[in-house]
Amino acid sequence: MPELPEVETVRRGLEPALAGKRIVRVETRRADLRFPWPERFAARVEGQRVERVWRRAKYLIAELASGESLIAHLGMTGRFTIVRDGVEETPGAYVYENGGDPKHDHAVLHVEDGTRIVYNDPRRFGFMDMAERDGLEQHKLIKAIGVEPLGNDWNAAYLAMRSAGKSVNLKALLMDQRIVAGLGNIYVSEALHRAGLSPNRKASSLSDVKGRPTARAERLVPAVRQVLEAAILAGGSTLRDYRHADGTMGHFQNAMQVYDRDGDACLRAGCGGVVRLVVHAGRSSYYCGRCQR
DNA sequence: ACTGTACCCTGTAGGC
DNA sequence: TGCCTACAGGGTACAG
Repeated sequence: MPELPEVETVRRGLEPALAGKRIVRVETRRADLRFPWPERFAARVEGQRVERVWRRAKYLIAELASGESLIAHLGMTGRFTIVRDGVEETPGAYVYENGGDPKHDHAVLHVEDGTRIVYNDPRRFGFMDMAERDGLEQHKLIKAIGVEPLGNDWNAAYLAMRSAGKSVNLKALLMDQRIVAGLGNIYVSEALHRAGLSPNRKASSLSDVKGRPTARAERLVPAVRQVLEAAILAGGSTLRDYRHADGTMGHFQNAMQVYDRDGDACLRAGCGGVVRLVVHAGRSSYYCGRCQR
């Protein structure tokens, strides 16, 4: 579910609910998510004040006063929801006015002001870990991740350097978190459409024989940034499970140009092409065969 | 080193 | 209605 715009939107929702506040109690309602909970998880979080909530790639990171950080990945269906209502019928199981989904409420962070941060994840591809803040960039989950696409390190020279000589296609290149952080299946398709590049094109065509960026690389870099910025402004894309931390939906799905539109007309002005579906590595890619080359 | 596939898990949509 | 299959926004472990 969540790619960079969704995770960033969740972060922006969680920050005011957590920053400067103390987590007084941690409940875990099963033994694991994708991985077991961090060792002594509750003891390391309970009583800690949250100093800030930030994001690296698709990871949410809450810095605690202890010097440790709580790292969370939402996988495909993970949700953090700020809950102020609800009745606790049995320990850790809440019934909400809207019905809720207690079956998949796997962890609850109780904040000192009485709010609860509920982690819900039906497929349990998400996970959490704890790490020392000072060594975070060397943490096993973080250290190999590529540049943030909204920062200055994401530029045509970098893209040319990292794609030179690679035979993988552009879909796989942009999906690779070691190259650029935070893109997933939706936004790769959207960025390639915006750049006018086929997902089937070889990554090596982003640089010339001297390793300098081609015009394609110069188009792709801002296309990625613009798609992500527009999606953040829209609060992400809600196709199925994804919600903001306050439970509301994103609406970038209404602005998508190609994703899940196979067989429909290309929306680029004057193009007249038809959106196609191709499967790369078991994941669907959508592109216009006319304006993406 | 690189590349592609299978798999983790649950829910849901669509075909029959 | 029910059963079955395929697929879903992610990442990793392997095989070749």
